[in-house]
Amino acid sequence: MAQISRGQKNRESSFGFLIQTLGRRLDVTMRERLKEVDIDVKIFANLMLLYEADGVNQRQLGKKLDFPEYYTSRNVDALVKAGFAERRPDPNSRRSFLIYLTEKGRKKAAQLPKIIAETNELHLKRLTLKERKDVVALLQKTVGIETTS
Amino acid sequence: MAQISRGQKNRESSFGFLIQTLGRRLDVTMRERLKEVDIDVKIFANLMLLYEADGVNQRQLGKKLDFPEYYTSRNVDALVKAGFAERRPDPNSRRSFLIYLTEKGRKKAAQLPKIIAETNELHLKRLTLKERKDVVALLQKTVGIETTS
DNA sequence: TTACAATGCTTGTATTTGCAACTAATGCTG
DNA sequence: CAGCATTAGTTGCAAATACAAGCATTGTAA
Repeated sequence: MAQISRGQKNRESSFGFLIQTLGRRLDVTMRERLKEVDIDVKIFANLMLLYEADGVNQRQLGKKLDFPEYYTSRNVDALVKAGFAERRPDPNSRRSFLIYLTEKGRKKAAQLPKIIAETNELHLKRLTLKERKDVVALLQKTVGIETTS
Repeated sequence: MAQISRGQKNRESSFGFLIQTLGRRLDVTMRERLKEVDIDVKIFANLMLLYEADGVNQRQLGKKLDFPEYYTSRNVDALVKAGFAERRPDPNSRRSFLIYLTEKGRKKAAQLPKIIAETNELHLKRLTLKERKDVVALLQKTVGIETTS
């Protein structure tokens, strides 16, 4: 009842439905774009995260993406197997590793920002520049990210 | 060698990252809420869709949700197995079925709008009422839904 | 009418995923 | 320092998922 439904289907005014629809579309595009540069979509998020800041342990890595631990564990396995990252012993704890990108991984990751930006723009193409800023700001607030500016 | 982080992290202003984050959160909530009324999250979307309009074939059903056909096929299997829907022969074509809700399915589906609305509100709780309308309108435009106002 | 393409749907199989149980290391309390 | 809780990460196995190949029906066009 948030919206006046003038022939409009309920699901089309549901926040959750819209988010899930966009999520699926973005996923399809990212899969295609990542295939071009030979990166598995599964490891993409962690590769990008490590590119922003590596030298963290797996728990910290997983927490940033809301991934369960078993998933991060296997994800790092895949990164290591692909030669993109390596586990180094944590000098402060023998039960954890710190994950670092290899040179190969860093080169791969360097290709990501462009792909990410283009994918975002592709899906935002129906919006004006101002609307794009607005929707991102609103989504940040929804997620709980403080925009300090 | 950790990267220098200047202010806001890149991923936090990425449309795609925000959408995927919200998608995962919404999924977690919906799973919990649907468990309360004994509905598998897998069949939820189709159940709701059939509640809005049943008597459509599987291809039409899947198209509305961007689901691949094999998935719709197994999804309808699950709906039928749960006693929520039935396949009736299409009078116009012997190769397709029309899917209809059963009385049991219709009763189950009647519980969905409340759960959906509450889940949406839960995740939108950081926004003002105006902001909620704005974000939904912007997402509709992003998806390509014409808002006939 | 025959042949070939497209539609609608299903299913075998390989891979991915999720849960829970596990090891190992560390922290905490008395 | 003994005992127990917590942290960090891994793995076996069952279930879910995705791809491709399949079948039957319908459309089209020579």
